Amino acid sequence: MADHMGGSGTGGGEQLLFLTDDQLRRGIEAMFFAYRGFTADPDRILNERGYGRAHHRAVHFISRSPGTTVNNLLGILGVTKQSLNRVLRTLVDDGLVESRVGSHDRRERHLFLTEDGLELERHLSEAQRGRMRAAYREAGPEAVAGFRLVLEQIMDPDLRRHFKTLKEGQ
Amino acid sequence: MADHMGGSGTGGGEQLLFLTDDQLRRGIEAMFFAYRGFTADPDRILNERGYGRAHHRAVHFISRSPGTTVNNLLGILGVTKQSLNRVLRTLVDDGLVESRVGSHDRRERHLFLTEDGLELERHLSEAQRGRMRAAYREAGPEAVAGFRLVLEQIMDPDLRRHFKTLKEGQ
DNA sequence: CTTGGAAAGTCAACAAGGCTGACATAAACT
DNA sequence: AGTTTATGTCAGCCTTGTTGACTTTCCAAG
Repeated sequence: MADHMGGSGTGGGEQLLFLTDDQLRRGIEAMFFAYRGFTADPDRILNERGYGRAHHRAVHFISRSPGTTVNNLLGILGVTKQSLNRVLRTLVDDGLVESRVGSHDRRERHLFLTEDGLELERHLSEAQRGRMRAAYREAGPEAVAGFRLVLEQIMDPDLRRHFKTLKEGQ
Repeated sequence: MADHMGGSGTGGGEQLLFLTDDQLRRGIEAMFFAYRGFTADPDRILNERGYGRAHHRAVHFISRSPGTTVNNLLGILGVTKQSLNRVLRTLVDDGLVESRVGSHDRRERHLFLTEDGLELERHLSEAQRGRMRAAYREAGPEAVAGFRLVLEQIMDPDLRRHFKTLKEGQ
């Protein structure tokens, strides 16, 4: 099924797709169930250490962009500073994150993972990558390309900007 | 890129994939950002009416399987009966869901959407389908097939069972 | 017919993690 | 000097998850 003309080019605009509500509904349910699996392994690890998903997100993006500022993180995570601050405070108090006053602009705080923070990040991301790796292997390389392409289209434009910045940038 | 041997067959086992941690990390971030977009439109609608995602999930799966029991819903949603019950109670009180005592087994409650419930469900799912449809169109049919394939592999086995039951069943 | 247990509902208490609003401080900008 | 920006913090609220305890209903097996 679904072998009309191919054309897997990235920039391609509309193609002749007949998408029934039922097909779309299956995609929606797939997203729902898959996201549960996607977060299941990290959730277990976090739970053991008394953290939640919010801590994972902070740790992930600090690891991804060491020295990032609070404001930048707020843009990526899309939460209020109060929410983020509560999470960051516990991470700093627990010695997983270091917050350094900016040298250029001393209002800013630059965030870094400590050794312990890096250890947790490795643990979490290894678990999550393990599942993704297994899924990718089962599905095959073409499926993976499609997977990423569709996900990118589902994003809100400003989040896609963040995503692409992370993708390309350093 | 990624054009070794193709072989997009569904049951295929391992293929020669070289997956760097960086490629996997991008997939993980794609899931994170995409899920935000995925829920953004329904969240807006729910917010206007004073409901949350938990209500959406209940309404969705009741709509999907009218007459389903509370226990079945618990298995699908993976929450405690107390959590689900709180949500169901407000939906019943607000006249969006009808809870009928089972005729065969009168301990069970069978759940149905009322006219108002159907109206909300249509509103929510039309918004969500709209985004999925647009994403599918942009990404193309092959990408969509890959998208669904990878998502299915990310699921936990028991959730995959639920997913497939919903996919095929009635 | 009695009793064990499953299904469902309810109450209470708690925690995580969102939110808003108000306010403080320091630093940078104009 | 005055304004804006970046951050932090306090207080309070909401949703949605949790556990634990208890009741009611009612099927089904002894």
